[in-house]
Amino acid sequence: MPYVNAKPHIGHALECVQTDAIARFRKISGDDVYLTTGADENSLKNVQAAEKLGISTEELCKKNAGLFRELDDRIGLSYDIFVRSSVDAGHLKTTNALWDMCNKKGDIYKKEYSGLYCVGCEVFYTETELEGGMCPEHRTRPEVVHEENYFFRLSKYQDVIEKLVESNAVEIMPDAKKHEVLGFVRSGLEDFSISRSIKRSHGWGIPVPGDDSQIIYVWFDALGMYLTGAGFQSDNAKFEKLWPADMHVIGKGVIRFHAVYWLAMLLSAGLELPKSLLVHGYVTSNGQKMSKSIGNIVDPFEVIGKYGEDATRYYLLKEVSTFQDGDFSEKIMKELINNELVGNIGNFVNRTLSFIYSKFGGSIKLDEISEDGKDILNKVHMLASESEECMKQSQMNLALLRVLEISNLGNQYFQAREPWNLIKKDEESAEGVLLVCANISRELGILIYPHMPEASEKLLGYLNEKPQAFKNAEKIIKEFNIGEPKILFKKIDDA
RNA sequence: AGCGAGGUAGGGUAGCAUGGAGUGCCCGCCGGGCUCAUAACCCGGAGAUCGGUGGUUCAAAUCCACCUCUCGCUACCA
Repeated sequence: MPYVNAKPHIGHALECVQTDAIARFRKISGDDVYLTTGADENSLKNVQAAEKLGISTEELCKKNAGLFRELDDRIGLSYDIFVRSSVDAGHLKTTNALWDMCNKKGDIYKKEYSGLYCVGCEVFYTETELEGGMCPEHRTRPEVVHEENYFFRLSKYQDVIEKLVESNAVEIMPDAKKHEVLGFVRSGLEDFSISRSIKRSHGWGIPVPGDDSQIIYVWFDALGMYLTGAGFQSDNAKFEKLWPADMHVIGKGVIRFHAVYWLAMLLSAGLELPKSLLVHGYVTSNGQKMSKSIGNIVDPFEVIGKYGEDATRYYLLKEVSTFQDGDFSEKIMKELINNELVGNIGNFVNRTLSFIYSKFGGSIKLDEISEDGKDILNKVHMLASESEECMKQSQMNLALLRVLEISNLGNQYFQAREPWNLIKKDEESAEGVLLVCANISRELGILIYPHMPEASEKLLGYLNEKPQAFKNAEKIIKEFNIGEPKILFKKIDDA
């Protein structure tokens, strides 16, 4: 769930695509999947961004939330609900309820907070963040500000959280991030402020229940969006069924809030904890960090518009490994499309289907698969089950490597058996070769569904099938009737 | 500084837990083949002291120690 002070960049698309691939994989594997997303709008950053643009905060949020939702749609995110934290009535109920539950537990108390506050940035700085005692942005000396805030007793939950994370009761993937969290927790947890004065927050956000002078800290409210999406306080039957969440997919910059604050808040409120957190990396642009000043922010809409949904998804899933940072460049995008999607996967499928269509009138049928055909199919099945294993571990990049190996095997087989020569003297042998290739194509169609749903549906459609569980890929089909095939992926011509 | 993660051919990446010829994949480069296919595809080749040093072992990219370089995290900032 992104916060929406600016329009989406390619990194947001990464999160969408990773989440969606996992969701789709689980769905076809038979799981009942419910995917929530939305827009985190109650942040002071949004107020500041709106001021800069000279529009109201409401307007900014509406506009940007709309863009994020549009991105979700255009990248093919199969979400079930989109929550907007500043307008959805259900979310207000969630936040108030969550506050009350923590308060009843005695975990919320009032305390004076004093810190070094930069008026320009409107944020508090720690001494380590300052450069020579000055604000790094404005080069001014921050003033010492005292303010009464509500605090949350995070310290109380240090031991519990350490045990939960260590034992994988809440699994944090990858391990490196889990270690980071454990290191942080073990260094000692301090209570943190969960409210801001109404002045400092410009009145934007959700008021503290029973105290209009304070606004709830944005994270306390934003994390609750997971509950809102699951029907908390608004649809008990739904919430019973959906909560706890199986997984939160988050960027590496917000681990602490999810792996520490969020767990503590849920523990305090007496709610169940999410089962896992998947932490992804960031996307760089031509090797550099994306930033406004460099002007190298990659617009996902442009990318999708130019290369299409599937190719964009493929890039983000294959080239960016799930748990690490990755780079985006158009040069690599073109290489991936032309060499892997077009040259490898697309070409194999196309040469298979068009051969069947033009030489066999679209229909092939045999009772037996040849021995060498069985060999190749066995290898393909092996790779397919490896691919499934990778998907179970959310390693989409590795799953796709197996897919490429499969179509590569297919191309080799096609080449070695030369059905275009074979058909001249022994039509049945040629038919046998194509039967094997058609089976491989079908298997490919099933395996690429989580990554490239459009191409998958198209390919399987030619074979009169639909996306389905990976385990069905092993079934060997002895008869195919196909219509006229069209190209799956379009080659990029460099003009 | 402390804690954590990593350094594998020109670029990327897998392998490391359960040591066994540098093994694989994607691209780039060089040479050949083929024509069913989107001038696609297939085969062959060059290219690596697997960050460095030392150790354990019959055997180390893989285990251990030290060194070096890179990158994260060290809170009320999303």
